[in-house]
Amino acid sequence: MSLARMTPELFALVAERFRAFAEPNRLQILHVLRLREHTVSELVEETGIGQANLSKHLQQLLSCGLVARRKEGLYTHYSLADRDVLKMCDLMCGRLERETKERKKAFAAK
Amino acid sequence: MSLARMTPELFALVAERFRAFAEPNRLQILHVLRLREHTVSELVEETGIGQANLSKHLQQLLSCGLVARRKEGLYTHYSLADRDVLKMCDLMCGRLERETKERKKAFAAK
DNA sequence: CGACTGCATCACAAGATAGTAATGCAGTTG
DNA sequence: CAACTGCATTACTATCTTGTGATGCAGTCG
Repeated sequence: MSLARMTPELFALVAERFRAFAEPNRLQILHVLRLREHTVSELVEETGIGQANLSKHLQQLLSCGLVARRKEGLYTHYSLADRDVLKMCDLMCGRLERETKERKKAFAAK
Repeated sequence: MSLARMTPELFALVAERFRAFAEPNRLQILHVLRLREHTVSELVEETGIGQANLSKHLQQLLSCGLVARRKEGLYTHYSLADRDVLKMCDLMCGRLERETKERKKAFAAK
C-alpha cells in the first residue's frame, strides 16, 4: 500500500489478489505445490478436489500470478510463481499462531 | 503455512484471514487507519462508505484481529492492530507493482 | 427523565463465488 | 484416423457476501 495515494481501482486490484488466497481449496493447492511442480491430475489425487473445480481454481491462481503453468504434451504442470507466495502464507499463518497462542494465554490467566 | 501438516480446519482459518483483506472497502479502511486512529463517524466521512456497511466491515476486521477497538464514551475508536497488517498490504502491493511493470515491459518488447 | 448522538444489529435484495455434471478440444497412441 | 487421455470450459444450482434502510441500544446532555 505504501504511502502512495490509492485509487478505487488499485484497492480493487489488491483485493482481487487477496481473494485468490482467500479460499481453503486454493490454499491447499498452494500448499501441495510448495513441495514441487504438479500436473492437474496429480493435484486431483493429492487434494481430493474435483477435476473441473480444481481446474477453475488453477485458472484463478494463474490469472492472479500466484502459480506458473508449463504445458508439455498432454500434461499441464503447475508450480508456485515465486517465493513471495509462500511468504504471504507464512506471514498469515504466523499471525494466526500468535493469535491462538494469546487466546490460550488469556484462558490460562482466568 | 510453514512445513507443518495442514488440516482442513487450518486452511479454513487462514482463508478467513485472507478474506478479511479481500475487499476494496476494507482495504480502504485499513489505508485510512494507517495514518491514525479514527472513530466510526470519521471513517464514514473519510471513506464515503455508509454507516451500517462500514460498521459491519469493522466487525469483520476486528474479529480477524486486523484492527483494535477502543471505546470512549459515545465514541468507538478503531486503529490498526499491528505492523504486520501493513506488511501484508505492502507485500501484496509490491507484487502488483512488479506485475504491472513486467506487463509494461512485455508490451514494450513487442 | 426525555431528547439526542454514535454506533451496532437486523432484515432483506442483489450480486458474486464455489461445486458438479456434461461437453469440448488439443495432443497422443494404437 | 479412430479411440483415448488430460485438461479447460460451459451451464446450472446452492451458498455466501455486500449494501442499505430500519431499528435498537448505551452513553450524554439539557
